[in-house]
Amino acid sequence: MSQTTLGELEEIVVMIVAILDGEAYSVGIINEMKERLDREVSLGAIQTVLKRLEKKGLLKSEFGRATNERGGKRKRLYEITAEGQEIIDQTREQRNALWEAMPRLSFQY
Amino acid sequence: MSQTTLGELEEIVVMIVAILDGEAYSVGIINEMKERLDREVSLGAIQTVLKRLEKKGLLKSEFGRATNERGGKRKRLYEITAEGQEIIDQTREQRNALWEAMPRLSFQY
DNA sequence: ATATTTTACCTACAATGTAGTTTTAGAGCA
DNA sequence: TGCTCTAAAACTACATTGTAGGTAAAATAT
Repeated sequence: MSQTTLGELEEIVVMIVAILDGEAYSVGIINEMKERLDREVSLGAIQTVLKRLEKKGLLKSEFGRATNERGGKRKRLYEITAEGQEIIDQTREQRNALWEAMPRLSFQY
Repeated sequence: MSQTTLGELEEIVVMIVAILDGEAYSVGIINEMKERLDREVSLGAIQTVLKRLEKKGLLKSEFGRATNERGGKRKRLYEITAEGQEIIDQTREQRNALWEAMPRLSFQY
């Protein structure tokens, strides 16, 4: 890959991580996607994507402190990197440019 | 797949086809992507995506008339379907909502 | 200690992204 | 008309990304 290209789920996950702003971890991301996009994804799916995005340098992670809830492992908290932010911005510009250029069919559906 | 989810290249190709407005065919799409996105893709790659999008019902195609250029096969011309348009619109809305929700880091790069 | 909860980690497979090669169809011309 | 040249379709194969299910680990409560 000359220039990092982002899959569609990857792109969404990067954005959700940014939105969660320091509180992003697997289960929370799943909930947020359900809330905002009404889209359900499995835990394994999300975790795989998170790992890949970290490897690409678009996210970084660290373990959070133990919570005061019932139980469970410590959360691995993710946040967006400068590079991640950059790519999201770039992508947005390109996509907007294409949308603008599309002839709008007013009579559709 | 319960709800048709679109890959990132697939999404771009659907939009480019819409932009080309009746004149879309493999080589033309490659050129347009180079122009608008400065992104280079091979002929085979584009043709595969076009086939898949037609199978999904987001594009439809037919052979164009023979041109008056030097030689070559007739072009297979693609255009967007109502369903394709619908999905692009939906995607745009969702993406915009996420972008709006992202905290903007003004000091980035 | 042990049961219970929560989430990380691992593995495998399906869908999408990509390029290279081969085939087909049309145009020009000897 | 048969040959050459050109352009694009069609085919094939593999890399990357999307997805889910299962297993193991850490934390709390009893």
